[in-house]
Amino acid sequence: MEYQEAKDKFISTWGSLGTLWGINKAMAQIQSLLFISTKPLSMEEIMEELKISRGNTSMNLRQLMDWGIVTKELIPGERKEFFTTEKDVQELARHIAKERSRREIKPVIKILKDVSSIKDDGTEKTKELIKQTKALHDLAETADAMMNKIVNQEQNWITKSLLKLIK
Amino acid sequence: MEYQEAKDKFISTWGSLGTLWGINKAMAQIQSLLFISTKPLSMEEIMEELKISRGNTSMNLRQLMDWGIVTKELIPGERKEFFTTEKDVQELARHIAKERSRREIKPVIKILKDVSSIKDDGTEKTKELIKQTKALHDLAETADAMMNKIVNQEQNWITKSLLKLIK
DNA sequence: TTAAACTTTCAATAATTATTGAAAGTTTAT
DNA sequence: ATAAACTTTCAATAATTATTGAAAGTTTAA
Repeated sequence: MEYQEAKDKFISTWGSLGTLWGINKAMAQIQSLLFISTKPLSMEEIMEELKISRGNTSMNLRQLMDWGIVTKELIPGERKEFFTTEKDVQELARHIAKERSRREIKPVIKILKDVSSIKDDGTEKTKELIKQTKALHDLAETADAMMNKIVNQEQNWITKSLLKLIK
Repeated sequence: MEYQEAKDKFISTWGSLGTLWGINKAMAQIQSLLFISTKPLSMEEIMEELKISRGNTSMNLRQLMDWGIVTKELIPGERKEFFTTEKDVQELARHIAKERSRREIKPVIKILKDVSSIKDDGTEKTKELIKQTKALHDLAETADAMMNKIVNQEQNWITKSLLKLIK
């Protein structure tokens, strides 16, 4: 496999993985293009490489910046803006995990808590609703906490310890 | 909050969380309905409760069965089929994690491996592609392994140990 | 058998989500 | 100030994905 083929494969795979996880294709592709680029890219270059429109590029770059994984780079002497993504996978994972937790997991945990806190009227169905949503709440909270802790830790010693422990 | 309100809130929250993670609404809602039901439900009952068509119900029940989290229940003396979902959250999480790993993560890991194994032609861009996809590969593999181990373990001692370790 | 009770399939349609492109907006150099 | 270089916005449109409903298929009881 040659460079170009490998590059295309990586970008399109990452793009379709994105859609599978609720992230749109263009956004995932822009990020992956930046991820393997050796230098910051301009909007023109991104549009050109991925064959997407200016508007699409602009909107998705904005979203990536909102997620904290892409930043504007100002290149001296250049009028236009250039973009880079976080290059350290560990840091990248941290950002994504943190944001998804904040935007998606935490609000759901809140609702599970509310639902599981309704007053028990003694009926079987109410008891079941309370029991099951409470179980889900506890699971979600534990999983969220674990994920955040793991991802926030300095890599290596922790991962190694964990892997040793659970093997 | 009364029972009915709490129930509706739970089902619709779970449904929209689903869409956010690439699982369709009806599928997530059927599962959550079964999850808090005190007894197996027939197709009629599911259609009625969620106001969705017979075809939709049938197709999504099938998918849930493919995922291994819903099973047919045969009730003696009843002609029609009844359905239940795995009621134990731990077990539910195990199934989902396992299936997502198998269907989505593993194939991507494979591609990352292929891409990161192209021959190094000495150019900077090839070196970068190899380096970055290798890092992603390693991260994905570690995360996948950890998730599977964690989720496969008997609960409690492991979770407690982990939480203690990473706190 | 056969017909009633039930489930599945799938083409048509609806709903949702992504993308475009051009107009409006902003910044910078002169 | 102004115009060129660039970015953002957003209504229109395209692409994708979910849903319906009725016909075809299957199972069971008599």
